[in-house]
Amino acid sequence: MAATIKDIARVADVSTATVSRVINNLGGYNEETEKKVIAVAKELGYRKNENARSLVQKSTNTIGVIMPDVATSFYGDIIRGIEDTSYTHGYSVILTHAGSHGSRIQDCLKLMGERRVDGLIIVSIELQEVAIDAMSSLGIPFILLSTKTDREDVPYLKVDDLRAAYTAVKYLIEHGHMKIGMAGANPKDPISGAPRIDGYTQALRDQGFKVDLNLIKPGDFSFESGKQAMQEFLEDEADITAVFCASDEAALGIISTCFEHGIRVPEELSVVGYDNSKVSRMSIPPLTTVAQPLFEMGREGCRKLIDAIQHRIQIESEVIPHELVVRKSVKSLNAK
Amino acid sequence: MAATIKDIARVADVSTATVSRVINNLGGYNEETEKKVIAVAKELGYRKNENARSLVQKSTNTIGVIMPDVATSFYGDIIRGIEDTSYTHGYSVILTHAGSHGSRIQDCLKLMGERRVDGLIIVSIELQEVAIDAMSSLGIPFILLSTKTDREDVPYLKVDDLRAAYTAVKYLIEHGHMKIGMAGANPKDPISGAPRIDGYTQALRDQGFKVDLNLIKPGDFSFESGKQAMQEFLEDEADITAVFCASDEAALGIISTCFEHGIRVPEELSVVGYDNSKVSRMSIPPLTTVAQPLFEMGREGCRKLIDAIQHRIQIESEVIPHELVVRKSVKSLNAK
DNA sequence: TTGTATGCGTTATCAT
DNA sequence: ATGATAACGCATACAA
Repeated sequence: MAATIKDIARVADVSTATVSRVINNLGGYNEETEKKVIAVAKELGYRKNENARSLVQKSTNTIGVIMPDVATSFYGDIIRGIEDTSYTHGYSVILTHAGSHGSRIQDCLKLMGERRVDGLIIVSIELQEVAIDAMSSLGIPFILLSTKTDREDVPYLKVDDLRAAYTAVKYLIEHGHMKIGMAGANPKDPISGAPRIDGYTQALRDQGFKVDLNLIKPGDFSFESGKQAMQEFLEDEADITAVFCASDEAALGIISTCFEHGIRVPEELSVVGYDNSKVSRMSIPPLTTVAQPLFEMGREGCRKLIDAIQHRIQIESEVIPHELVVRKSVKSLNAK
Repeated sequence: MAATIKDIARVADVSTATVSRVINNLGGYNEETEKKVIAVAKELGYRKNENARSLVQKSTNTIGVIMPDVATSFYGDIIRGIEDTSYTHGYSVILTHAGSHGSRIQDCLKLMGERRVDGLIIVSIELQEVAIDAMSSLGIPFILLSTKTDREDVPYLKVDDLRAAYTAVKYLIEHGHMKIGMAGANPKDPISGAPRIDGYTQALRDQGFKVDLNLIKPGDFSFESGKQAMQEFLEDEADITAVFCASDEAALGIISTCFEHGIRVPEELSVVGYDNSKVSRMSIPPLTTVAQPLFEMGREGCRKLIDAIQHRIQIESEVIPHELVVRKSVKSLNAK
């Protein structure tokens, strides 16, 4: 159906080799033939076939992205960064969802292998040993975004969740808070749960406070788990003045429950979130929160990957800086 | 590097044809050879090359998705639906961003053409005539999601924004509201701006109310435009009792400004949003809003597309039902 | 049941 | 400057 270089060659009365040269402007032909070929190509509505090209060049100019299939703006921002740099470097992105807990990861890797992607980006998925092996066996560069593994040979790009949590809690302490709760983190999540809890406890200890385990309400980062946590604080009659949350959504859950009980934020309770998601700007009050540079992470991760693809170099893992975005959900208890 | 069917054929001492048959289990070989081939394939770590296959079969089992590059959960939900059905039907998705206003659409189409995708999904982009022509000239099925064009030959899947807005405003009227404002819609947006404004005005007129143009505050669907709108209502000293917003974010903007001015929602002002985005559950109070079934839209649109690809049938446009999700941001003014 | 041979659309090597 | 031709990895029509 679609025109091929053979068709062009026939009509323009040149060889396919020449057509190919012109189309990829490799030089080595006179202006006349160039014009003729280009004209014929346009006339026939020629579109080059990337797949055929891939076959002979043994590279697809394609990168694969595997992420959990939860639809938050979190992933939207990262993928925007990825797609952006892919595009400017002439790469296409193939996207697959690996299930909310990465259950379909093996299928995804198989697919990416069969599609012969030139490189692979894994976002926010906790990788098992078998998955890492499967990934390595593809023989292509890869990088993890916003997740990591124990293995040295798996490069990643992420913020230091422990430090980030530490920063947030330290901020609360510096503003005079002494009884601080923690909500929304799943302690069994070794990537973004446990480290944030550790950051919380370390910050407290470093400032000379004791850690009260009853003040740590585990959860799954959701709005509901935030609501639940606040309920429990209320039932415990915990006399906390602040809560550090492992996600913005959990923080909104805290605020929501406070609202229902007539507890004012931040006058009676200060709240710090995590993610700097879109909602954090829109909440009442606007949320002070830990920001990860998601778009930049996608962009930088993709840039590193493409660099590795093109220059066959090893990707270095990198811990990227977080930031505390101060809005209006924390009250200072310090005397002036 | 990677093993090919030739390698398998050599090692297993059969022809490449037989290997191909076994791998695609086409039958017509005895159990023994089958076992041998499979064993050798596994031994060599064979992965089939989809690109080579595409070349001879003239189909890539790939669908292209083009969307604006704004990162909201809106797009996340749709793409989740798309990826989900693609996956179960054995298709991969190639994703590109066309710029926030679809400025890069031509590039995207070219890319999709060169990748020889089997079908195309355009999400939320207002298509110009040239783009439609370019798309048509690819000679593959396509469908628009959450957008449409005037042309009969371009199938789409979307909710009827006018009816949806109508429903929302009618709901307010039924709850006794007589002075109702409108905020956040861009009247120059023929897809989701103007129709929502029209739905608002029609609902008012049908219930015998006059339309006061001063009560329509245009915007760009953003949080900020919602805040801005509420500021203006305040400055106008408009004695409205309710506001219909063209987006949830705009609705949150309204609520936010109300909060700053000590106006209680819904006691003093009722608010209805549009999108049923994640924030609508988490706002204070939880937002009554118009829901589009995004995940289902993605799923259904993709299903239709694959159907069209496989059976060479024409895709029928479809208006999908919206729904009013009632939460707690509207107060009834009716006497009991 | 199995093998041979050809072609898919392109690039690349080697001539000319 | 240009052309023949052989790959690339696979599927398939035809033959055996």
